[in-house]
Amino acid sequence: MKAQATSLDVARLAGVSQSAVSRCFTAGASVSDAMRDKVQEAARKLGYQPNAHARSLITGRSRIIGLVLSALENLFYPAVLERLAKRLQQDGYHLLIFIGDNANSDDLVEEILQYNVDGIVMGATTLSSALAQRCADASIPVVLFNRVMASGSAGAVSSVRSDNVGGGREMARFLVAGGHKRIAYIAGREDSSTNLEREQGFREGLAELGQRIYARAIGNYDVEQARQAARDLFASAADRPDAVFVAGDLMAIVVLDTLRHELGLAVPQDVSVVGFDNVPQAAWASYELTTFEQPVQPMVEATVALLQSYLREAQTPPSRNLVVPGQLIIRQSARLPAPEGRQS
Amino acid sequence: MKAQATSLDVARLAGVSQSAVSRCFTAGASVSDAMRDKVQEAARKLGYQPNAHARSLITGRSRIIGLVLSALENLFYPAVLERLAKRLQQDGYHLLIFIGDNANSDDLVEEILQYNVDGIVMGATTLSSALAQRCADASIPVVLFNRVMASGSAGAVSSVRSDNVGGGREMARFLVAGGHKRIAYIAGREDSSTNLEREQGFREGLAELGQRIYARAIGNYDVEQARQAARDLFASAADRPDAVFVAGDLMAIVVLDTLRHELGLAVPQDVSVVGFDNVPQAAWASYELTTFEQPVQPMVEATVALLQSYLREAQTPPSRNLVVPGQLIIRQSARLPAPEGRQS
DNA sequence: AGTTACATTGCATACGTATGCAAAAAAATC
DNA sequence: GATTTTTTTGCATACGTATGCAATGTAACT
Repeated sequence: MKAQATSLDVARLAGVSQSAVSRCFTAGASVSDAMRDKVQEAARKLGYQPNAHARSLITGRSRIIGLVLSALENLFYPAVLERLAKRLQQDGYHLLIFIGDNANSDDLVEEILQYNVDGIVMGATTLSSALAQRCADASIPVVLFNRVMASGSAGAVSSVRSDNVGGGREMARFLVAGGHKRIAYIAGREDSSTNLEREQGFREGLAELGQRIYARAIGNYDVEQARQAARDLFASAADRPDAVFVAGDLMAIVVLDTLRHELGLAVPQDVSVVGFDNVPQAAWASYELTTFEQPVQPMVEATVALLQSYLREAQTPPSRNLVVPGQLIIRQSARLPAPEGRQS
Repeated sequence: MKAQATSLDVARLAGVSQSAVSRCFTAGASVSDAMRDKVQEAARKLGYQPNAHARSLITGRSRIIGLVLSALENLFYPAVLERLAKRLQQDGYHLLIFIGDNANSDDLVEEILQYNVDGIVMGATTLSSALAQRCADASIPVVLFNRVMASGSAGAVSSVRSDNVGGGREMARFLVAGGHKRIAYIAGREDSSTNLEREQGFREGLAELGQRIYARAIGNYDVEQARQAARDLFASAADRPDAVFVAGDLMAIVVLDTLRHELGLAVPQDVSVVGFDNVPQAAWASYELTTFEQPVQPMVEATVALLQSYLREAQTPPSRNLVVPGQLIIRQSARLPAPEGRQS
């Protein structure tokens, strides 16, 4: 029932000043061995832990990073969250979670500012330039995770993303090499940078090989809409696509299930399905989904490195947009290219 | 570049005292309309937001809830995290994330205490009674999510869990009613309360119907170990089980995949597979997993209600262990009971 | 109008810590 | 041993806010 002990309590018990106690808990302060022993002994007895809020008040930094997410349904984000939290924890930082609908993102930043966070990682909704400006004013570094600023980059907003364009292009080459002639695309949210970049790379890749997108539907990164997109694309048996590139793994899995179990198509014999993300479930034996990897750990490391660099420098460094390379993960959900250059 | 405005800045601009500004941002304080208008106008101009840390320092509450997780791999926890965060956000609380290996959980609580959290939700590792005592001393309410205290409940530690015993029992009845004669069990972590309770209920349910567990293996809630458990149980074709209850959906999915794709068995024709949790993936068309639901939203609501009750009362209320009812979700991964009482 | 009740405001202080500065102590140098 | 240099320690203050208390202003009532 006793209240948490303060540095003053420890100081009294150890017979030293409060500042001495403070120094014992501050890295890089000048303390003699004798003093440190005395203080640690007393602190242990009282179960003392320095109060992070008081500390934050005076140092100006909270050792808290705000993480803004929309839905965790995506299956890619739980892994990111876990890795990021664990990584930051190693450096004494912790994640404060903010769930953002697209509606409340304005209020959300106001809330975040209250906590005087040392940085913000945005894994949700595209950041409006007004909000970016707001964070820049408060000189809070912002890292967009898996998305980039629309265009008029107001504040110093950095970003980390995987090579969406390259991945889209590589996927195009892979499908064409597999002998596919009618290649469809199921889009994510039309206004998301991930979808724009993946589709752009995909189109370029197809164009280089003399093809173009044969049919297109919109899944909006949503399970139900993806299912409907699959139905729409594969409704008529006559000239249906022989391959489909889906903008995200979660949607790809739903599409695959719909093709197999609702439309009775064989994958990959009748139609090839490929995705993007390489979520853990893509490796499950029922799917064996060929996909393009977004490497979680490197992306997390890049994010932390960016944050660190901003925390170290006093004045805001220029914003940087990092692209982490990924790789094609070939499994069994798509027909493979013929070995040794023999094209079908 | 300008530093965040303080209440004093707002006070000066509005020509009022600092305390007046404070009152305008404190719910239930006595402020005239004229004053509120003046202050809000000035605050808006300066982009003022009250500093949560300074506020916490003086009120003694941080409006932060610590959430301790181990791995998010479980697929059940991402949904919990999202729902819990969103729900707390409505009441002005936020989640601070701590990732706990089993090793570092002692240090972790020390870290949590630094942030003066208003409550702790433990979704990971069983809480040692030493830690529980530590939190009780600091009068921080602890809610164990999906687990209960080992036995010697030291502090005032509450818990929220689903009806594991009832679910296990119901699953036993369902399988027996389906005409299964050789029913196996794949356990989760042997020392986890979830596994203990589910297995207990399952055993009781079987016993009531004159059966017992035909074969048993340990999956430890781990994907690879679950796969191996499936191999072990179904190695010999002669007297293999005709049904298996797996202690968690993630393991159940792996088991199902292993049976179908590695061992060439048909589910549910050759063998029935049922799980526990009702994770979103259990509904995917490739699995159609029959399982017992852990209702996320009610469990979250119960957790929040518990926390709220502790926050309201000054002295610590007695600890409570809530059990949220779930229900059997019947899909296609297990042979169904014959209709209308005709038993096979 | 006079008295009482109540709502509003400002003053002062406290929350728990870090840190600049000067004093003291210790170590190093001659 | 005396002086300089370095390390260690305590004192005082500041961070930004909430709140008890007294003072002021305003409404209510006889």
